[in-house]
Amino acid sequence: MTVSVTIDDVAIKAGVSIKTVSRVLNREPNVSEKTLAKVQEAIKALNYRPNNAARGLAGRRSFLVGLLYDNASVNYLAKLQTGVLTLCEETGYGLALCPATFGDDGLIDHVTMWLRQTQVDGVVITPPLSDSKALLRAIMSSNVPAVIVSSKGPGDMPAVIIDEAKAAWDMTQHLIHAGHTKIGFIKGHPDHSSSEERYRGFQDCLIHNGLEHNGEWVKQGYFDFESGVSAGQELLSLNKPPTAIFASNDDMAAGVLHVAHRLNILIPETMAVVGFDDTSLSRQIWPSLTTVQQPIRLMGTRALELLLEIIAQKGDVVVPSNTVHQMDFQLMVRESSQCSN
Amino acid sequence: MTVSVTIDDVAIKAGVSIKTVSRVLNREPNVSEKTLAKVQEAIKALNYRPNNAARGLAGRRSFLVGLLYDNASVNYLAKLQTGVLTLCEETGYGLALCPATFGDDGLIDHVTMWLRQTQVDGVVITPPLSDSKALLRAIMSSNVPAVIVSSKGPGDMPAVIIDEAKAAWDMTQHLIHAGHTKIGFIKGHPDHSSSEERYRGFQDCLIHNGLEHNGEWVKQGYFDFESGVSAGQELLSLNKPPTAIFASNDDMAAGVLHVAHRLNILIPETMAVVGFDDTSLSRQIWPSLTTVQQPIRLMGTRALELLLEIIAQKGDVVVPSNTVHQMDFQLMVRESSQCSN
DNA sequence: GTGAAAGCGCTAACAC
DNA sequence: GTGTTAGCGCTTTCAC
Repeated sequence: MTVSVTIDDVAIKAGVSIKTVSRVLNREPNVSEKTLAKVQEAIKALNYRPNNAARGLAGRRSFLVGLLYDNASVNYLAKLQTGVLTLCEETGYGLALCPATFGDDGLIDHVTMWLRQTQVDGVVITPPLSDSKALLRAIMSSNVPAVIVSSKGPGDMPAVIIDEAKAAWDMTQHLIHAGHTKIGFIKGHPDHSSSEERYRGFQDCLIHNGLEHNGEWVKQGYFDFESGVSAGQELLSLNKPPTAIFASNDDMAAGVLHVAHRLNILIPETMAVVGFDDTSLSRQIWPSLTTVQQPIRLMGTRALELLLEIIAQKGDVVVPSNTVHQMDFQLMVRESSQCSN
Repeated sequence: MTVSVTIDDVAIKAGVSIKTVSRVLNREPNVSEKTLAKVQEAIKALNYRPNNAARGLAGRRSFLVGLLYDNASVNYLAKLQTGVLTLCEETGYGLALCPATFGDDGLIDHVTMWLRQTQVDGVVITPPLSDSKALLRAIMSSNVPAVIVSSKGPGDMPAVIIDEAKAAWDMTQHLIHAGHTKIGFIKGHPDHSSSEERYRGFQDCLIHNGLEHNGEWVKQGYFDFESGVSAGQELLSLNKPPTAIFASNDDMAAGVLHVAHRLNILIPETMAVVGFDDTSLSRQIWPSLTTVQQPIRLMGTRALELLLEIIAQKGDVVVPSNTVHQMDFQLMVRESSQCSN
């Protein structure tokens, strides 16, 4: 690396002390308009970038935020990561990735070590990791600020979510409007709290509409394609199969479509299939899938925004951190649920 | 952050100077077996982790490697990223992500600024960014070690690749073995060097087998689903359509399947369709897709391995850097190309 | 083979 | 409002 511009160079050029430059860098108060301008000019003229290592060492912070995730859904994660990175770039924070495995025995040790190793200033936690109370407790007691995405957690950390139950309700209502009365449901992974939420919304809507709630039509899935195939097979081989299937995510819905094709069942003419997540898959399979769109990218950005606020406050006042930020979802109606009348 | 163990604590515990601890940390020579053991013991006993910020500041390195990418293919990137992270974890390096846009005017400035800002010790460059000679030149002149993945680049940087032409050849041969003589081809994005490579392999194989090379059967695509749909539509509406279509990647192959379904063309009975990449999509669409599997994860790990070697050598000897590391691919034969006899 | 001293580039605490 | 002085926890240089 070439010898680079330091804070001293800027201070000399601007005719002030390095402390004043530091104040400008950190947007601290107590800098007059005039000196502020002088310093900013010098920074620009020299094309100065502060050295993060030095800043971190002196200020005991790393300018790094972490993203904790379980490699479950690639599409979900890619969008979230993009959203987080957008703000990272603006704020000059770096993003440190921490892949982990939900069921793992060593999960907590792994994450704790990682927190110490990377010295991140805060973390964004994604499901299903956010559903491990033990993990959340460990993170809280390690005193690292954290924000949860797509899950409410135990309620003592800020979270960015959509109303999953409401989304599932709306989707169910969509199917009922289309004339369906016999609706099957494939649940998500039991470890994810959103699985319950989605199921609850579905159930409540059935009850609200006075529809039969047939236990045979509800199958356990695990959010992956294969479990969608299995559940689909079971549902389609029933004596009295449903005329519509609501899978708790797109991957499982794709599994149902796969089975339907193999059995020569026409979608949507003979049976409607809908999913949840609006992954790219939902547009690329045939027929294209009716699904629920979450603003995942935005949720990532919003989560980091909250996290940075907490980090900034840290040390100052008490942090009011158990707030839940709810974002809007959108029903994407496509071919797989077109009205069959 | 709680007050943590420093190198001084370790030195005291082990009864040596901090310099000796430092030597152990950096695997420097000139440490006797005995002191080495003592120090390692102290490190373990105190559960000591060196502070990266301090290491970076003193040693003018960041312990960060960068991943430059264009957000094109999510599946590809996720695998590569995982592969890179695997080694990151082992070596204690952090991964810094740099999303960029290939066609962008500001690309070079963006990346150059990012390199200065993050102060990464090296970068892994993925396609299509690796196909921009101007960008590679800028990176080289900024003196940051770099390794290219999935593209040979201009030849003056080390690269990790598969033999794409050979893979395309093998795939074409597979179709010919299955009895096809009229084979359509959908090219990849013209900016990606692998597009040419794959096309070349296809062409060469046709010639080798003395088959007709019909220009009508070759369409330009852009590696995305939509371009696969367009190209598929054109190919299927020809008076004399091909009996097999080789799409340069899975997303485009999915587009062809989509069109075929809409036109009630049976796959593979009436027409075979094959792709390239072995994305999860290839297993989830119907029928499942014959495709080429690259060891993307491994390629990521290997790329970082090479990069770290260069970083370690840096400053020492001259770096022999224009080496090409070729990995194995694998033909994944699935339903979409099953022999129709 | 090992250690002492200096300093990497910045921020914290305090003085003015 | 602004500057001065100490470090942050390491690696470097050079002495032994």
